[in-house]
Amino acid sequence: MTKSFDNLRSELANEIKQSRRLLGLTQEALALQAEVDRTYVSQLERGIANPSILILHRISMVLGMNLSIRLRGTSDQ
Amino acid sequence: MTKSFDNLRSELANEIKQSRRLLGLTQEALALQAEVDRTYVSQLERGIANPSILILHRISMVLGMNLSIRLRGTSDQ
DNA sequence: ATGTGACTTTCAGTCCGTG
DNA sequence: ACACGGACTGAAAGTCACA
Repeated sequence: MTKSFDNLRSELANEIKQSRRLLGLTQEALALQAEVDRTYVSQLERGIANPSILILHRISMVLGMNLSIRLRGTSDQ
Repeated sequence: MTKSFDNLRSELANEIKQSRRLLGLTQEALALQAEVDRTYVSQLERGIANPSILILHRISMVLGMNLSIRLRGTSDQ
């Protein structure tokens, strides 16, 4: 479990939390619409889960976002 | 399993395959270095797997890429 | 309304092989 | 060198009680 992975995971956690709050949704409301458990949303936002891309996709849909997963060259911005 | 998820998955599959080929790596060599199973790399590149972000992170590291997972507003570029 | 631990179930990911 | 399958194991995902 590298440091760069922990960074990735916590950045993702923050993105979810911020997007959710912008919509004025509770974790529970997000969980209900995304069809995941309320406590799993909590785990995601605390950065302690290792989610699959399917779960992330479902959550991003509810948040009105497109999930973008890219491999970027380290020289890129 | 929505269509937009299938698109996401196959785009990711293509990115991995192309990056790997650019480095002249076989699926097996990539699998060995990323510490994932050779048959799972095959599944990833065929877009029939639902990987966790940890696996994607490990693979992107071997490919010399940064894994970027973002929630983007649908109006964004 | 959220965090957390303990628990069960399901599927991601492995390991064996074949053409 | 890769697609594909079957059987297996550990981790992701789902459930619940409580603070």
